Amino acid sequence: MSSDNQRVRSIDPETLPKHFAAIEAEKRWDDRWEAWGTYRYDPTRPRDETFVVDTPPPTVSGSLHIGHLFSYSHTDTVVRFQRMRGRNIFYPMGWDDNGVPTERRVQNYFHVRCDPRIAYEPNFALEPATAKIRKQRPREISRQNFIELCHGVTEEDEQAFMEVWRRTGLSVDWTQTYATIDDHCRRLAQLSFRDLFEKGHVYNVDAPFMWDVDFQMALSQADVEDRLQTGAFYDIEFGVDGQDRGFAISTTRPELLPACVGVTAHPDDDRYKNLFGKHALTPLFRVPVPIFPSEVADPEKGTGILMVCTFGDSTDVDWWRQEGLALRQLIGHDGRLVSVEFGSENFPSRAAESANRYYSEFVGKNVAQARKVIAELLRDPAGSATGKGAPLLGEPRPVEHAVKFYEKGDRPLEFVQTRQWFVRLLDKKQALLEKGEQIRWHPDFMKVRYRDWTEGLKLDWCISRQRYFGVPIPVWYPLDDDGNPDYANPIVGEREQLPVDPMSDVPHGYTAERRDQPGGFSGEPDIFDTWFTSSLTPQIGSHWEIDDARHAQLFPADIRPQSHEIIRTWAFYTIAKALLHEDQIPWKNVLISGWVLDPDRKKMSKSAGNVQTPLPLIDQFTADAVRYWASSARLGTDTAADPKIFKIGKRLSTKLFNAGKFVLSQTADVHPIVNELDRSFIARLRDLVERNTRCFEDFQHAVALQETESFFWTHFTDTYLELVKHRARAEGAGNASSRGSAVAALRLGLDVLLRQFAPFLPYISEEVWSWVYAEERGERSIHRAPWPGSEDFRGIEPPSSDASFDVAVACWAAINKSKADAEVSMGRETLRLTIAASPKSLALLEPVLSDVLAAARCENHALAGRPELEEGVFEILDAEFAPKAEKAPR
RNA sequence: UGGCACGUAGCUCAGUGGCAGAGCGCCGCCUUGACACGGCGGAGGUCGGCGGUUCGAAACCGCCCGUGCCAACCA
Repeated sequence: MSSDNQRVRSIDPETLPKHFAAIEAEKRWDDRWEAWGTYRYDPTRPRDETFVVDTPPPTVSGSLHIGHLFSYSHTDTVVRFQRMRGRNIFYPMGWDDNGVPTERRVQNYFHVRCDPRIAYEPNFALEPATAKIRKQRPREISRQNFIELCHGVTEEDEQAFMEVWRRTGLSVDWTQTYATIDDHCRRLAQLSFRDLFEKGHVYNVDAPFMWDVDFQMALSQADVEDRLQTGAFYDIEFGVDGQDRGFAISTTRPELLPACVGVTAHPDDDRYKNLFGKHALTPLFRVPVPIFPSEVADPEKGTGILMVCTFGDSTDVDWWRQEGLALRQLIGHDGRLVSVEFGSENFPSRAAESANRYYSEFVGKNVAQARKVIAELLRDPAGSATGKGAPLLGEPRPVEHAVKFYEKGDRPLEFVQTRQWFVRLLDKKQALLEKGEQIRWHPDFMKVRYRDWTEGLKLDWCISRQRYFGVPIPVWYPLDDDGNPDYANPIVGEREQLPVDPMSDVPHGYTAERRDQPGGFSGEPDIFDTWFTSSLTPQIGSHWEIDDARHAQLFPADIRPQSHEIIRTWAFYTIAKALLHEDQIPWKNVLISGWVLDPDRKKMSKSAGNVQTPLPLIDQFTADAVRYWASSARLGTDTAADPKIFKIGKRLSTKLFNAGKFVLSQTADVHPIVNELDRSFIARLRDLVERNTRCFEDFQHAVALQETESFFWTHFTDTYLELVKHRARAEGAGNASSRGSAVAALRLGLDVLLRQFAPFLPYISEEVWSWVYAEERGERSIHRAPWPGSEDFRGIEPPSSDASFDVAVACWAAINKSKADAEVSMGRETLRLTIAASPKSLALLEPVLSDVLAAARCENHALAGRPELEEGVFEILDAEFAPKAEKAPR
C-alpha cells in the first residue's frame, strides 16, 4: 500500500464495550440533543420547508401508559423522517390540564372547594391538607386561586411526563410547550369564542338539556354514551277525564308519573284513536293531561300508548316542544325530587289533597328511591284513576334497554332545564363533511367514523360547563333595574382584554362596584367544555389572532396524530373550529393509531386495571426496543404489548451495534466500489431506499421498518457481510482495489442502513453514527443527516447482472447446507467441492465466485454444468471438509 | 339492529390476482476472527366456512360463522 493513499477513517473495536450500554447512551444522547438544539424549530425558514405536527396534549392528571408511548412513537417516526428530508419541524408538546380529573385531585389534595363568587386573593398559598384540616369543612377559594393550585399540582405531573417522553426519545421541541390552562391557551379559547360570537355561531338558551346529576353539569352529545341497563316495564292504568273508563300505559320510569304532562299513541292505532283530543287522568295524582297522536309512538312497544313526562328522555322534550305541553320539572339539579304543590296552577289535580299526600313521600328522594316508592303506591287501589283496582297492572316486566350516561358518570342522565351556551353546528353538517373529505385519513377507513358521527349529529355543541378549573366563558350580562340579567345582550370581553375571568374582571364601561347591582352587570360563572380549548391545538401552536405571520407559517398543520376513540370529539371539534373561524381544514393528514391491548387482547385502560407504564419497559428492554415494537404496528391497528416483540427490537439494536463495530473497524484505502458483488449489493440497497421513501411519504412506517430490518438481516449481516469479510481483510498489494471496494461498500451499506433505521431506533443509530460518520460527513447527529437518496449512490456503476447477488447467496447457502448436513461448523475449511448448476447459473456465478469460495473457505473446487437444474439452483457434490482443528491459532 | 375492521403456521403478524411468507417458539447441528444478546439447517398451514367471477383467488364479489370497535335501540 502506498503511503500517499488516503485511508478510511476506522475505529479500534477494542475501545468499544463488549455490549451496548443502552441506559447510559440514552441519557448521553438526550442531553446532547437538547444541548445541540437538534429538534429546534426554526421560525425563519419558509412554509414549504416546514412540517407541522398538531401534537395531542396528554391529560396530565394520572400517568402515561404504554398506549401513549405507542401512538407518540408513530408520530416521532414520521417526524424524524421528515427532519432528515430537510424539513423544518414544528413539533410541540402540550399538556391538557383542564377538566374534571385535575379538579378532583386538587380538591382532595388541598381540601378546598372553588366558589367563583369569591374574590381573587393575591399571594395565596396552601400546604397539602393535613388529616386535621380534612376534618373541617373544605376551604372555599376563588376560581383564580383554584386554578393556580391546579397549576401547581399539574406542574409536577408535567415534569414526570416530560421525563417519560425524553426517555422515549421523542424529538419534540420543548421550547414550544403549552398547557391548555395557561394564559396563552385561555386567551386563544376566549378569542375563539369572541370570533364565533361576532360571526353569530354561538347562542345561549334556557331549555331542557342533558344533565349529569352527580357532576351537576350540562353535557354535549359527544360526552354521552349508551349503556345497556336492566330495567322494567310498568303497566299503569290511566283514567279518561270525565269518563268511566281507562287504558294502560307502559313505562320504565314510573317515578316520573307525577311529572306526566301528556299521553300519546300512534295516529293509526285503532285501540286508542277515540282517545285523541280527550284528557287522561293520572292515577294517584289525578292530573288531567292531553291525549294526542304521534307518528313516533310505536304500537308494537309496551301497550302502544305511553305517558309523556318532564322529562324521561329526549323524545319527551320533542313532544313538549311540538305539543306545547306543560313543564313539570320534578328532578332537581342534584337528581333529587323537588317539592311541588298539587292543586297549584302548574300542577292541577282532581284530588289535590291526596296527590300532595302521595307526593310528600317523594320529596328529597333520588330517582332510584322514588321508583321504589311509586312501585308500592301503585299497588294501592285507592290511587286508581278509574276505581277499578290497583293502578299497577300485573308485575313489572324486566327489560334490557339502552340508557344514556355521561361517559365519566355513574347515574343515568336527566333532562333538566338550564341556561347553556351552544355553538351552532347542525346547520353546518354539509360543510363539516366536505372538510372531512379534504383531509387525508390514515388509514383511510377511519374517515367513515368521522362521517358517521357528523351525519348522526342531533344537537348543537353545548360548550358551557358548570365547573371551575377550565377556561371561563368571557361574558358578562347587563342587569336591568330589577337586577335581572339580559341574557340576549351579553357583553363579550374585548380582544385586547383577554384572557379574562368575568367573575373577577370587569367589563369595559363598568366599575367593579356595579357587579351584581341593579343596572350593573353580572359575570358568567361557567367555564368552557374542555374540548372548546383542545379543539384549538393547531391555532394554539400557530398563535392565531395573535401573530399573523406565525399563523401563516404553521396553519394548517401537516399531521394530526390521535387515537380513534376521540374522532367524534377531538378531531370533530377541531375540524369544526377551523371551519367556523377561517373556512379551513386544520390539518392535511390525520394519523390514527390503534389501541394497545394487554397480552390477553383486552384494551389497556385505567379502568380495566391492566395498564403498563413505559419506564420499567424502557429500563428492561431499552427505548429503541420499545419503539421498535410500536413502530412495527401499522396505523389504525390494535396491537398487544408483547415482550416477545420488545426482545426482537433489542436483538436488532444489538446486531446493529455489532455490525457497526465490525464494518467500521475495517481498514483500507479509500477506493471506489467496483467489484460485481459490491455493486449488486449496492443496487439492492438503492431499491430499498426508494421503497422506504415511498412508504414513509405514505405514512406506512411499519412497512419501511419491516423492509429495512429484513434487508439488514437477510441481505447485509447474514449474507453480504459474510461474503466479503475475507476480501475486506485481505492484505497484500494486489488486493488493494478489491479490498477497498469491499470496505467502501460495507461502509456505505452501514451508513445508509443506519439512516434507514434512525427514525425507529434513534439511540443505537446515533451511537454507531457517532463513531465515524458524524465527523466524516460533517453531521454530528444522524437525525439531522440527509435521508439517503441518489446522491449517496452517485458514481457507482450498476452490476453487470441483476442476479449476481442472489446467485452468490444461493451458491453460498448450498455450501452451508452441505456443511450442516455434514454437521460441521460454517467456518470449517472446505478441502474440495463440486458446484453443480445450469450453465447459465454458472455463468452468472463466475464474477462473484471468488467471494463465495472465500466465504466457504474453499481451497479446491470444480464446476459441473447441469442443464436440468433450474436457474439459480445450486447443488454441492463431493464436498470434503477439513478435520476439526485442535485449537484455533489465535 | 346497522356500519367499519379483523379472521393466514403453536403464538404475534406481513402478504390487493400468478409456486403460501417473516419473527418468536419447536427439532437437529455449529463456539467461525462483529455478534452465543450469535450462526447454519429443518419440521410445521385445506389462508374461518360455503358459493361465485377468473386460465388462475389467501387476495375480487355474494352469503354465512366468529371476534373487536363505533353508532343506534330509551315509552
